[in-house]
Amino acid sequence: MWKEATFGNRRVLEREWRGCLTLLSASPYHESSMSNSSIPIKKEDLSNSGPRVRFAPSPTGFLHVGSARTFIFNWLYARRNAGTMVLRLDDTDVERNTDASVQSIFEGLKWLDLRWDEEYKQSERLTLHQKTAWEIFEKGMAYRDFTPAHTGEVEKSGTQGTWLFNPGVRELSRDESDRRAAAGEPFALRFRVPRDTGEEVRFSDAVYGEQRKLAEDIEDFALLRSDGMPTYHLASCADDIDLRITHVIRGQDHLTNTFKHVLIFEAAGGKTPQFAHLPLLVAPDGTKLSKRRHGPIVSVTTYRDAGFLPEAFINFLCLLGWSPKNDREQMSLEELKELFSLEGINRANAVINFKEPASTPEEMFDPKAVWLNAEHIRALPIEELSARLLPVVQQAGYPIDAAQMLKITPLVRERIQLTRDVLTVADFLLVNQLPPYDPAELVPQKGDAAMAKRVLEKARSVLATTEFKHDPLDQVLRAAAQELGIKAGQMFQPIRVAVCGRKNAPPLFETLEVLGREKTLVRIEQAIGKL
RNA sequence: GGCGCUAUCGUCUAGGGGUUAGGACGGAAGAUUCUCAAUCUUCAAACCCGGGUUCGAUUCCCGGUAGCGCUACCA
Repeated sequence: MWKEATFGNRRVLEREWRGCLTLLSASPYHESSMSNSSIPIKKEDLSNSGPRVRFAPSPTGFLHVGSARTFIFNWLYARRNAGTMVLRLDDTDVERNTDASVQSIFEGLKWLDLRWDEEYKQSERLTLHQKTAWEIFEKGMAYRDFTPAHTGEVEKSGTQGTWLFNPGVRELSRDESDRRAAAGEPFALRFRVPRDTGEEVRFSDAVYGEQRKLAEDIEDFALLRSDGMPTYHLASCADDIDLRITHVIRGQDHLTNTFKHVLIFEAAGGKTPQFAHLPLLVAPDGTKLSKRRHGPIVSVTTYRDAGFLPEAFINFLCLLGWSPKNDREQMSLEELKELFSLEGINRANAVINFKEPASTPEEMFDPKAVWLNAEHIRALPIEELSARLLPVVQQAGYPIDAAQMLKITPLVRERIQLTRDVLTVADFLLVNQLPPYDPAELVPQKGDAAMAKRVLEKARSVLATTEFKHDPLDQVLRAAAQELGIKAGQMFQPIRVAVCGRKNAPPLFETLEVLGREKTLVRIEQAIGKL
């Protein structure tokens, strides 16, 4: 049933009898570093009788946060219901699709680390689409439109604005239509939408409920372009039928398109899937997210690079337009998988509350996303968090090993919101030489430079012999404060600044323990020199 | 313009014919350990407008308004 074929430089498998079910071999699913690198090429699993859902991005840019959410909801639905997740690249728009975009989408999905079960590329299934279109034509439910392609935008600038069909062209006789086609005259194939019959197109949406629309309000949309390429509507439906998609979960911007799709499903004799439309993600100004207007904040990789944990990002996206209805906010992937249901999906658009003119990188994100990320960071076991922080620190150029990272991690865990924050919170533990700081910082509350100097000199002498562990350090330094006749805080602050280069830092004893005697004494010495 | 969808604190949301309209983020104030963070407590903050149905509507219905979407040989 399966044979190898070659499309471009990609090795693919195709179904012999139709040549339309094409599976790719190059995707993050396979590249995944997870386990064995030679995962067999995926095939349609006919033994799984659960729901089949698909994520169908069109590769015209990077992976958008809205698309990511759609992917996540589909994935959650499939996993929740023991179904199958299909990834389909809807790349029928040759003009706008780029390979870089395909890579970029894979890059985003790879970070999310949610796997799909089957993968298809629409441009390799053109024969199926065309076959479907011509079947509809043969049934008399589509017609050739020989009108030259027009620039649609101009057309609708007129005040009546309503284009439904070009009068006359629908009524062209089959004979004449065939003759002109045979003569090589270019044409688009259009769906013959029922007119003047009072017919209603209806479907039931899992989120928006019963939907109905007068057929005569639907325009005669194109199925095939004059170059023979299928349009999105046709390709999407033909593929959904062929791939036996049972649930179409997608953005609400397709809600009105669905009436056309129902028409195609019925004309093609396919089973109409269950639809569930998702409320759109919009910018704080209420407009649709766009890269041009809103910048990198709409790209998934921006979140990755800023230090979001994928599970926190997923958690955040899930909360936009969906609710478990039990006041839960922070949820693990497992919990999401258990709690997710289409009933919990909201109907109103959700604002993703980022700062329009991105001030500091940290402030540009939706505060809730940042908070959730911090929650997920704190929920991680130390070893796990340490393992995630290590590459961040290493990529920043610090020659640190896993053992050192594990010691530093407890000090930063409650002080970072994004993983990248480790670089600013633990900076003094990563460098040999502290960056310059203001000596005035060394002066304790209600004290003066002389007191700072006495504190540091005292510290220098006691720390030379004390064991560098939390409890002994605690004891010795408190005793020292008493000897000097000052408060513990007045004792700790100059040391903290001497060692960390700033006033706000992790607790002192733990810090000294991690830093070690040698560096501590050097830094105290340097601080004394500044006074 | 036509068609469709939506409307609860600043934001994400719960709720639903009678509630002090709940939670979370963010904001403010306070408690707390050596600073910071974390944690805890408290406070401010919402049912778009107008009709109708009803003993009673934020909730149900209609209208308005606003926002969004579709209206391409884009997806």
